[in-house]
Amino acid sequence: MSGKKSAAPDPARSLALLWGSHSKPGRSGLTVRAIVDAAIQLADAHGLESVSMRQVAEQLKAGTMSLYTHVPGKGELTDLMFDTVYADLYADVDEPAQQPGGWRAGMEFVARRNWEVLMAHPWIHEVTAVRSALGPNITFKYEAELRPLDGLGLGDVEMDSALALILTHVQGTARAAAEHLRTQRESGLTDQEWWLTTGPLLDRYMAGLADRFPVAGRVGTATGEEFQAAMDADHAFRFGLDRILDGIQLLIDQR
Amino acid sequence: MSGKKSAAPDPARSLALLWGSHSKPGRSGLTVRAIVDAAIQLADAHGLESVSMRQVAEQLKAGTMSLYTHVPGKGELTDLMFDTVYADLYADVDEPAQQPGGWRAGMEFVARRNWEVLMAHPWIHEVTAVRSALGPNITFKYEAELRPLDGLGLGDVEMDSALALILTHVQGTARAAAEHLRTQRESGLTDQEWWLTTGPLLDRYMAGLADRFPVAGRVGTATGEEFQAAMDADHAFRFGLDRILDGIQLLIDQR
DNA sequence: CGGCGTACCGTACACCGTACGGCTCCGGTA
DNA sequence: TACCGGAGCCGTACGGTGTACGGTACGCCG
Repeated sequence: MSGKKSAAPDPARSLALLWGSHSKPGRSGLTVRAIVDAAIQLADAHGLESVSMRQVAEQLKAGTMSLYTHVPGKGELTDLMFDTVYADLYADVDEPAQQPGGWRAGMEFVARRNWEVLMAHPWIHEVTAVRSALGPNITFKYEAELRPLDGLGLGDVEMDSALALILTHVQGTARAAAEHLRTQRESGLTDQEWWLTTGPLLDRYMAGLADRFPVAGRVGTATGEEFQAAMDADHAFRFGLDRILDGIQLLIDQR
Repeated sequence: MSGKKSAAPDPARSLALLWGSHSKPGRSGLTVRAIVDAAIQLADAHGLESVSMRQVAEQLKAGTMSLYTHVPGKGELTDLMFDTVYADLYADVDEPAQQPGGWRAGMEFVARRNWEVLMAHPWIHEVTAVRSALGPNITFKYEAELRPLDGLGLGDVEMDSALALILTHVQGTARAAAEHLRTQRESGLTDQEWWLTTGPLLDRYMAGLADRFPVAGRVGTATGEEFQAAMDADHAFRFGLDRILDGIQLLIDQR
C-alpha cells in the first residue's frame, strides 16, 4: 500500500470516466465496463481485499498493466465499482415516490432497496463514498430518493437531512450485519458455537465485575436470547427505521 | 496484504490480551501498552494506513519482529487500539445517567462523547468493531450508556435497540464527516475551490439532464449554500439525533 | 557457574500498486 | 501499396506490506 505518492487523481479524468460510455473495446476486447464488472464479481465472491489489479487482470485473461490503459488506478476503479452497483436501484426515478402509502411508504421502500444492495455487496462499506458521489447513478439515486419527501412542507435542507438520516441508519446497520456475517464466516463457527467456547472464558475475566455491570448483563443476556444473530440485523433495521420515521413525521406535523 | 493465511486468531489469546495488564515490560522495556499507544499515535497523526508493524517498531526503536513477542499479529493490535481508545470515555459508569435533564439529556451526552472520540480518532471507522466488542472498556461503555435508558418502561431488547440506533447514527455521521475531511485534506483544496473547478465540468455532463433531476438540483443547491462543509456534519448530527430522540420518546410514551 | 527459557530481531517470501519502457498492431495518409 | 505514428498491451522492477522461520543474546534459577 505505497500508493500514497500517486497524489494527483485528476478530478477531470475521474469525472470523464464516471460519466463515460465504458464500452469502447480496445483491440483485445478490454473495456472499462468489463474491468469494473470483473472487479465487482471478485469483490462479491471473495471480498474487497482480494480485488487486486493482478486478480482482476487474471480474471480477464489480460496482463496486469493493461488495465491501466482503461483506468487511471485502483482508486478510480473502486469509484466506478461504487457507482455501478447503484445502477439498477430503481426502475424509474419516480418508483419510490409512487409507492402506495404516502411519503412514509416511499421512504420505507428507499430504505429497503438500499438495504438489499448493501446486503448483496457488503464490500461497499469498505469503500470511501465521497469521490464517487457525483457519478451518474448516484445522482439519479439522489433525485429518486428525495422525491417522496417533496411537497410535504419540509424545507430543502430538511429534506436532505431527513434522507441522509435514513440512509445513514441503513448503512450503519447493514455494515454491522456485514461485519458480523464476515467474522462468523471466517471463524467457521455459528454464533452459538462461538459463545459456547468464548462465554466461559469471558466470565472468568469478568468475575467479580458482574455486579458492577448489572444492566449490561441483564440486557445483553436478554437480547442474546431473543435473537439468533441473523434476525438481529433485521430487527435493528426495522426498529431504527420506525423510530426515525416517527421522528420525521413529528417534524412534518410541525410544519 | 497477504495476511489471509494466518487463519486462526485464537479467541482465547485475544481475550487474554484484551483483558490483560499490558504493562509487564520485557528486557528492553517493550510493553503491550507501549505498542498500542505508539500505534494509536501513528494512526492519529498519519492515518490508519500508515500503521504498519515496521512503522510502529521504528517509533519504538525496536526490531519489527519484536512486536510479535507481545502481540500475536496486526489484527489483534488493531483490536487493542479500538478498545484502548474508549478507555476514558466516561469518568464514572453513572456519568451519562446522572446528567441533569433525564434520559434524553443522558443520551445526548452519550452521543456527544462518542462524537468527540470519533472526531479525535477518525481511523476508528476503518477497523472492524466486532472482534473487540468484548474488551473491558467496551463492556464498561455499554453499561454506562444503557443506564440512562433503564427504568423508563422499555423492555431490555428495546433498550439495546435504542442505544444501537443512537450509536449507529453518531458513527455514520462521524464517518461521513471524516471521509469528507480526509478527501479535502488530501486534495489540498477547500470545498469552494473544489466546486469552482469541478462544478462546470459536472454541468457539462449533466447538461440536458438537469430537467430530469429538478428536486436534486434544487435541494443540492440549497444545502450547498446553507452550509460550509464543516458545519454540515454538525448539522447532520444534531438533526438526526433530534429526530431519533423524538422517535424514542414516542415509544416510551406508549409504554 | 552452567543451562535454559524467553525476549529480541535479521532475513526471506509472497503479495500489493504502479512507474517505466518496449513491443505489436491498426488506421490514415502519401 | 508502403509507411509510419499513435495507442493498446504488457514484462520487469521498485518499494512497500504482514509474518514464518531460525538464530542470537540476555537474565534468572538451580
